[in-house]
Amino acid sequence: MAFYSIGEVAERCGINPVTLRAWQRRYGLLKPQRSEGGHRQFDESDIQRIMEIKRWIESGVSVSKVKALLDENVVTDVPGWRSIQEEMMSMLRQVNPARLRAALVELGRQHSSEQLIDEIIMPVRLRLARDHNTARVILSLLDGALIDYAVLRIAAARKDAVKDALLVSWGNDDRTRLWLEAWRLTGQGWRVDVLAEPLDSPHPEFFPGQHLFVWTGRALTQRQTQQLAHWREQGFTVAIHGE
DNA sequence: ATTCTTACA
DNA sequence: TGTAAGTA
Repeated sequence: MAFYSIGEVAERCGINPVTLRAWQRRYGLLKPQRSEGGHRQFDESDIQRIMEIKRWIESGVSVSKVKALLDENVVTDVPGWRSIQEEMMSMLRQVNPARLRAALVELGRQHSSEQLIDEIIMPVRLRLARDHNTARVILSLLDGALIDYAVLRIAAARKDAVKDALLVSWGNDDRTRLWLEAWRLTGQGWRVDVLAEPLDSPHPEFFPGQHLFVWTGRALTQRQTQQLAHWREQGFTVAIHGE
């Protein structure tokens, strides 16, 4: 298990180390492990929790109330991914866009972008995509709500993100997934903009001095690997997102 | 160089 | 929520 110092966590979450210590001391919101020397060691679940706290604060809840909200959600969190996926399926069958949007907001409160995308959204989308009948309509409804939600979160993250990035799809036609991946990047502190259409070539020379993320959604082809090496030789910063 | 606690604004 | 001091 990897550990992070308070400084690393602070930077990644956009929260002052002093504030993190205060949350622990005054509100009992955090309980990271300690090293022999007494230094805090945060793991992924701690970071996840911090993000969750942040979401509550951003939605107007005072810090002193957050702990109760978090403890309450732990109980409903037990059922596991499968049943949450089922919940989403039955939500979708109601074909109610407004309720669907609300459901996404609620899920977003309780889960990180990683969990929501990888464990809930993508499995559900995959199931719907396999079906060739009415499920395709429902998938389309879901995708609309997902893009709407992703954009909301991307915009919200813009204010405290510190670094700019541009995300472009490299030959993958899944537009919805592209927006979800953009949202995922905001979790790492990026202020991200999206090229909405997939490109056959990302053309890094169009974006000099910008941090370019390319997303393929699958392993790079040999051709792509060569192309990438070529760009890097020329001094372009091209990062592969999701590898 | 960074983090720790405690006291304090 | 943040600063300052003195440590480890």
